[in-house]
Amino acid sequence: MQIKYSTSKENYLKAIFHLQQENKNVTTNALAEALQTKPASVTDMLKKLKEQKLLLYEKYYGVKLTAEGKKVALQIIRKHRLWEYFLVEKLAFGWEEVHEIAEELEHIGSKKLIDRLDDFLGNPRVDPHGDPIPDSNGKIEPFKQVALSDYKINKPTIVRSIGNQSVEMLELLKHKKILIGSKLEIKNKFDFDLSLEIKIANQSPITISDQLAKNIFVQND
Amino acid sequence: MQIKYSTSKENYLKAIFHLQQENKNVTTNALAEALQTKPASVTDMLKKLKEQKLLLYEKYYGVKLTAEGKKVALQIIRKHRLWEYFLVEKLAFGWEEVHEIAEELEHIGSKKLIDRLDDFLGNPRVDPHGDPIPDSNGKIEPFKQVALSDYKINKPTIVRSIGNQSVEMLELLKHKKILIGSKLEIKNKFDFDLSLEIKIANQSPITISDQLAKNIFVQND
DNA sequence: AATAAAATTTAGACAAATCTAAAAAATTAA
DNA sequence: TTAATTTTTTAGATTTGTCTAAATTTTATT
Ligand SMILES: [Mn+2]
Ligand SMILES: [Mn+2]
Ligand SMILES: [Mn+2]
Ligand SMILES: [Mn+2]
Repeated sequence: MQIKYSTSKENYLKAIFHLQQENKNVTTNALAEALQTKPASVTDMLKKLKEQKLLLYEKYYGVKLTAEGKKVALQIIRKHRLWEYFLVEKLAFGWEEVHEIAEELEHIGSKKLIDRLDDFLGNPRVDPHGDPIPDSNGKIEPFKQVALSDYKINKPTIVRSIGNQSVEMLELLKHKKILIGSKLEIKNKFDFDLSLEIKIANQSPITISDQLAKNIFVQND
Repeated sequence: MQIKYSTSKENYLKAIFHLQQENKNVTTNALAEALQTKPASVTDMLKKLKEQKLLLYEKYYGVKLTAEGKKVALQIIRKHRLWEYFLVEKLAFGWEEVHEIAEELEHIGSKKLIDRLDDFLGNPRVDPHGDPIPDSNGKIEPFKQVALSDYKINKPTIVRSIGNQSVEMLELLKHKKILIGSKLEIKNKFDFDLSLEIKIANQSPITISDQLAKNIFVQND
């Protein structure tokens, strides 16, 4: 409990956690890509993390977080998302600006700090991109969402989160006034390019590409 | 402008700045003591900082910050004190708890973050310990203060800052209800042990040791 | 001024995290 | 099921920041 790991190790655990969530066997190359480093460096670090029992690792086979490794990852993610919320809600940053700063803030150690921050912010459940914020014990409430590209037509729903969270994507959505919480409805699906005509509450209809629609997740209950 | 220095280098610059302020020639041993490291490590780092033109250093002689070195130090101090203010005023931490956390937060890079934080906090001029907060350009307003032990008798004044800021000291002051901004007056000076009898507004008179009085700084206009 | 003591620097080593180039293993394709 | 390709690991370096022990320089004392 509450051992301090290096920033680098925390980043590895977080990246492994995210890759595990999305799918599949977490490969050395995928980690190198995610962490902007070289495969050889990943192998080195995996050995160290295995040594510390933060993950299971057999060479040439994949890697899997232990309960402890998962716990650490979730604490980092909690911190990341709470700081993002703080930056947007209290310091008026745009949602496309906060990820980079949160990448630094998430490594600040104090547990008391983050719990106080959580209270100060009113215990938000999701971050500015709609991603769930783990509670103090690392628990996340799962929710039912679906990509807008897979959603039914003429059935109002609400934007819940964003897939690709690149700065470019977030700026585009800001421009199109598609925000977390926006109420919208698909009016038309065009088979030629799979583009969608959507209507956001109180706005005129707009067209969005399939690529965009695949990265907008909406409520599906 | 805005090159990123390592946490370690930032800490060296800050420590050198503080020692320079207090007095004298900044020695290798003094730095080792301040940074909780060994003199040999200090020498190593001084060479690197000289290389980067952050300070002037001739071996066996002292060390002195360049304008650039001073600028970096002041930015770190600005961040440290703004974060301390945030922790006390927004997250309800005690003034004895915040230094340690601010030691980490002060190394977060974003300039925009700190300027936004400054505005969010209402551009405070002093931190929770009464120390002045440099502005965005690194300027500090100097002010006229004197140790309570050197202050005149029967002349009301106001507590402005604290010298020794150890956790023990801050806890003692909290216990005695001596805070930044407290209005008080020396009622008696006892020659035997140089202890003082003081009266804080709306409280009964209390006695404080000379050691304590030397570390309480009051307005002197 | 010579000697002793203290402060500072150098030499050599180490841990953490990274890299490049080469070797080994696994996967895919012929 | 070989051969080619891709993935992963190993070997050996490098950088940053630190350390201990020994050498050097400065400062203080006789
Ligand atoms: Mn983020
Ligand atoms: Mn986010
Ligand atoms: Mn402090
Ligand atoms: Mn302070």
